[in-house]
Amino acid sequence: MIFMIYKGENITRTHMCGELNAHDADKEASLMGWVQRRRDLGGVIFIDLRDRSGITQIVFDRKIDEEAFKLADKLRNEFVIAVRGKVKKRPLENVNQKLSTGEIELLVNKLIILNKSNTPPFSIEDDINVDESIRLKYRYIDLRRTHMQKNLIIRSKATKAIRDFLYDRGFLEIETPMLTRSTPEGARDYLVPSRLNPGEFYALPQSPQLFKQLLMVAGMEKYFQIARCFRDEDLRADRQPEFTQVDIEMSFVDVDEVISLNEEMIAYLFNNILDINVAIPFPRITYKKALEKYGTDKPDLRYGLELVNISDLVSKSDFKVFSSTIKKGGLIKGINAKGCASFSRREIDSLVELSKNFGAKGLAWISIEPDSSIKSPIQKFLTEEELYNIIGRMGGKPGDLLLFVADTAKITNFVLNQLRSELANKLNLVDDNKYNFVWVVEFPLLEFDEDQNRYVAIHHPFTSPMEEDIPLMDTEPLKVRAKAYDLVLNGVELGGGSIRIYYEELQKKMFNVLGISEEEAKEKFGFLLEAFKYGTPPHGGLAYGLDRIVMFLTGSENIRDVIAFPKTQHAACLLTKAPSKVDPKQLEELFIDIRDTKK
RNA sequence: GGCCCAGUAGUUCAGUUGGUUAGAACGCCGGCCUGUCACGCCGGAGGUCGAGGGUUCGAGUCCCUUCUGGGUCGCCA
Repeated sequence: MIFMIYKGENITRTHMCGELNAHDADKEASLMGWVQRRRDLGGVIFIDLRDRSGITQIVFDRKIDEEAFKLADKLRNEFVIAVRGKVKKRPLENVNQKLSTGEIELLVNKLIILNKSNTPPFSIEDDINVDESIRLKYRYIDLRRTHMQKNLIIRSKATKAIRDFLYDRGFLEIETPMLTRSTPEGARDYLVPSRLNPGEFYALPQSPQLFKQLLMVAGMEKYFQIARCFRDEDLRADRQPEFTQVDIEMSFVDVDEVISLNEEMIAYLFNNILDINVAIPFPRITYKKALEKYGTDKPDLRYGLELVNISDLVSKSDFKVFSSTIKKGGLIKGINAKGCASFSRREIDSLVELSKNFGAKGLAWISIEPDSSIKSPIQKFLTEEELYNIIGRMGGKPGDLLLFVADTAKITNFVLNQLRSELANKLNLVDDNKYNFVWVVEFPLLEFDEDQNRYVAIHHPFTSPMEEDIPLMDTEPLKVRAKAYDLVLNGVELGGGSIRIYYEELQKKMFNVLGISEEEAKEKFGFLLEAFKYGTPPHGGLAYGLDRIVMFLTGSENIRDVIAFPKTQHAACLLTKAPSKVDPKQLEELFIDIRDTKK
């Protein structure tokens, strides 16, 4: 096959393949792109030519141009070509309604094959059903699909909208190092050995946290960055080892200023991309309330099914499962599954099974039949009064199914949260067109880690406690609330942040509570404590998971669909085959020996 | 690290109680065809059944181990 050298040929692209329409009829036009499909009728050859913008049908006819027609016989899927010809309005009966360019076609009088192509391993169509590992191996082909192109276009538009908004509000986009130091606390770091400093390592940033605080010390006042972050933890449908944060930090602000700026930004973004009006301000719920009503700090507010605490009603019950749970300091809470008394035994059993899978010992249920009679395996353990009170508290009406978990607060909340979301799906209560934002505020500052036998920061060690709770740090650390806030959308955490500690004494106190010794604090964070001595403004900010935001904007179920070159669950890139072994010489330069990798 | 799902032609799948030469559709290759747009018609090629081991006269099918991809719990300040 003869391939033309493009240079020296005289086709210049005049239009994109999605552009031409009836108004361009009889014009001379030149297109470039990929062969989407070929329909060879013998005397005439139709090609669907595709570029990023769309598809145009081009026609090769012996009577129009013999040479182009002969060459067109060689065309196959995904060949890259340049064509020139005349735009022809199609007769009415030949109009293709499915194409934006369906009213016209291009009668080709000049064809240049710019490149041939192997037959692709799967076809470039939107509704494909191909194993994802094949898509990832040939990601450059997968990304030719309109669906994937649309996702990346939306991602690009979203970052532009965010930049536009923040530039407009006086923010500076500042880059921070990718090679930085490993810090204790938080996720596992990705480490990078240093050739010039044998035996020492950089860490890739988990987030630009410390640098953005130092930029506040530096007087930058308003900073943002679209920052790549790295965490060496296990992957999920919405988690990748490298991901992108929209990182924001401001000086001289408190919680309300950060929240209101971000509400405006999110409203601007969703309006800009999805053309929907997002009502601001967003509702706020305290962490405590969120756990009470939903059992989670990221509640989905699109539906009800709220959790109800009945602990006080059954603390003295003869039903030991309930009363002993209370004695041990646990919780008994329930959900009223409205209208679900009609569930079959099998359906109820599957809810019980689900609860057990998530750690509950069981799931108690009370079914209020349409005739107001009660069906329940625990009825015989409860007094009439207890039953009456429980049903009353739960708002139980004929036809309702009441579900209860009795366990530690942690398990009770966790299981009922899972149950709530399962029920919502089962009952079709989840509306994909709703965007229910909520700020979760007043997170606890600390939690106790049983494994390490010490307090750890829930957010991070630089989060400021609420002023009125500072005295509690010495007496009841678990009761200290933080100036921390998360933005939650439909049960997904989009981002979170806090007002930071900005003076040395408080930061030292925080390290102290965390059991980080003065020497260790000095060794790991000495530079920050030092910086705090030089006039640090009060400051705070927030960071979003950009990938998750884009998942919402594109309606993606999977984070890999909004990342051009994502990694598999084993953190591998099937395209480049990273990670890989390296040349022993490289290891030698880095003073690294590989031990036996079999455990 | 635990639990669950999947792996058969380039792709998506079927494959009976373990039994002849492992099938289909799409794609691919060749031929015919001047109005197709999922073009049509005729013909053809294409398989280490993820890998290794075991049971058996005989394994795509049963058992064990392992690899890969996915979901999830732990983990992710």
